[in-house]
Amino acid sequence: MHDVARLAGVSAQTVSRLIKGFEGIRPGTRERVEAAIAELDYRPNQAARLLRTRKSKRIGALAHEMFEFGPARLLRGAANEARRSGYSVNIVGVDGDDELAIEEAFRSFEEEQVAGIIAVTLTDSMRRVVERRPLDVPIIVDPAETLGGGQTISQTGAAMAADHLLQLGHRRIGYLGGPDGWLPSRERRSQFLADVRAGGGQIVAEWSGDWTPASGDRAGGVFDPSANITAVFVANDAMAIGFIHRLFARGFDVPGDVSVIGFDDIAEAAYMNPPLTTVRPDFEAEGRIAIGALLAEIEHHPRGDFAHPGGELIVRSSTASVR
Amino acid sequence: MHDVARLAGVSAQTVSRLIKGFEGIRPGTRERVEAAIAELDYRPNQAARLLRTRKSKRIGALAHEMFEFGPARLLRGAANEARRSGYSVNIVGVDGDDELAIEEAFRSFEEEQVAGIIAVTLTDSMRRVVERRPLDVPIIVDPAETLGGGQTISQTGAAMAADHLLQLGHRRIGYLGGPDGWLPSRERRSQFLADVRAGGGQIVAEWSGDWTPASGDRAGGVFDPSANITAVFVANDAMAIGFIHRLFARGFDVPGDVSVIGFDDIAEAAYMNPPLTTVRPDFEAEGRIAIGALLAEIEHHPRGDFAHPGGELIVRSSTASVR
DNA sequence: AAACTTCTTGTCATCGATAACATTCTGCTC
DNA sequence: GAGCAGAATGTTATCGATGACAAGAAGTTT
Repeated sequence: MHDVARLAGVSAQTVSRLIKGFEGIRPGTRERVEAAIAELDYRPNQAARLLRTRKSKRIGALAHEMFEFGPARLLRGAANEARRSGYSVNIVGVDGDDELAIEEAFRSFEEEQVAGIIAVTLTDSMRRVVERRPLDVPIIVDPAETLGGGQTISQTGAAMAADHLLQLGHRRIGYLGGPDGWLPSRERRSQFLADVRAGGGQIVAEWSGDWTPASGDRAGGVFDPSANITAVFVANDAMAIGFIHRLFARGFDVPGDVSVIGFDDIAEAAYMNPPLTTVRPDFEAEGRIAIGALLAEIEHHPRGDFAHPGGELIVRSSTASVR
Repeated sequence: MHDVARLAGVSAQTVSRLIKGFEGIRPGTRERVEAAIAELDYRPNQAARLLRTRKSKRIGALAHEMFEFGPARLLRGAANEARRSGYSVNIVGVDGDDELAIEEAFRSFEEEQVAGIIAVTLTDSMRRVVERRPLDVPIIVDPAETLGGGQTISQTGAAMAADHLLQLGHRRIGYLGGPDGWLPSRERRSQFLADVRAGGGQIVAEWSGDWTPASGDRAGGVFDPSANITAVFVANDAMAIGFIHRLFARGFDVPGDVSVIGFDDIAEAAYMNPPLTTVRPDFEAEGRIAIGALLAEIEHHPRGDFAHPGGELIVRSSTASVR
């Protein structure tokens, strides 16, 4: 910075002011300084700035299972949104229920003096670890909480699934969910169950898996035909794929004997046999919204409108009207 | 730090020395300082340290399509390995051929004064952008380059696929690859082609897609039965799924009419119909190895052994002996 | 016990930016 | 053109760690 100042014939302070966008600089001076900056390809030293101001433009993202379908997209949306506002996002992935890794992540966020933290906490246990941590920066523990009381994408999506099955005339319906300890899993379940009942249907069977196709396959193994289930909502496409696979192996037809609707719309869904009817939630939007809320808090400006991430029902061939 | 020093009755320098692991500190002093650190829950200020030393413990990872199957696992392996050595990894995702985003990523790495950079450059165009950038920190442009002349996972995997098909008696073989501009795509192709030929087979047809199931489906549409192809190696499972889907739609049987082997072993592969024979490459190991090489360069200690990431052939039911 | 080596600890300046305060310069009024 | 408000710029001290050097303490040798 001093080199720039010397070259432009001004003091370092003037350079500093220009950099952070101070208005009151005479045009002539401004030009000289800008020329000097360009000339020397000067780049401010973040460390020095951080040391002095204690304000960074970095956000820490604690991401549970960051490479899973939903979280990955949410993170992408979040990172892009943050970047648009001049913040960078430091993603720390945590797999499984590794409390130590979480503690470590927070420690590193603290040391890096992030301006805020977004924790993509999918499970209760993880959420507990995060919540009992005293912190001096804004934090968003669950992106869904930033929706201002609106519906989460899990809820909107589950509602779409329920509506779709009811419209097709299904009344005896099953639900294959994720693990109980997972928030999205519970949200999808309660919304779906409520809507099915409100629409005059009943939940005849429930199973739960661990989001993997293998667990969907296992659920398909305990599927009981004598219960006369005509449709099943599976909480993600991966399990739906395993579920359908086992149903076929056991001689059932989808959607002939039972309709199946998934959740996520993974790229492969359209190329299953039968092509999978599913819900395509806008995870990226949820990430964007969460970061928007976090930045509002960091910069103390009021939240704008509460946007709501949407979702889309993708009707393919794994669901059909009830006979 | 000064508070700690005062509390322990020593100078700040002594505290500093203790922190960075300096040996020559009398046990009594050491104890007092450690007690003071614990007492005050003291955490060194990274910014100050970075300002003074210009050495950070952070690695920048420029990740192209970071949420794709391979890159995601590679990054996970890299991040874990880095963490084991006390480094944190700052992942910046770049999607598509966004040169601007790459430039921006490097800029931010520079500003953060990362100790090294690992660029997961999958495409040639991206690689060119990265390579023409002058840099003053160690960088690994392509993880595969750290293998010390050994085979990449793409090559080992392709070799396994070729071997498998040849062993089953196939001689008239097709190849469905990724985009030409992608390095892994070319590696898989050239290795596969070479091995097939060396084994007495011939490549009767070639198609290429963009890694998506949709593109696999399109390739399946132009599959020409008159060429008497009995087996096809598809460069990733997603395309394989689309490919098989279309073959079925056109009335061909897999593996009855044509065997198909994929690459990646995505979770869904086992639950396809038929369950997909595929190659399971160890992407995480590749990430670990790359970081190992990078750290060696950063810390100027000699590279250890060149480990080689392995792969595994997963034989399921989409391949069969030639009739 | 003096002289000397080695080990431990302390002092001071510095990294690059900025907050707070001080000063100089402009443009205006009368 | 003197006086003055307000704008533009400069000075100084500081954030928290550490490198280089200095000094004091402990141990060794003769």
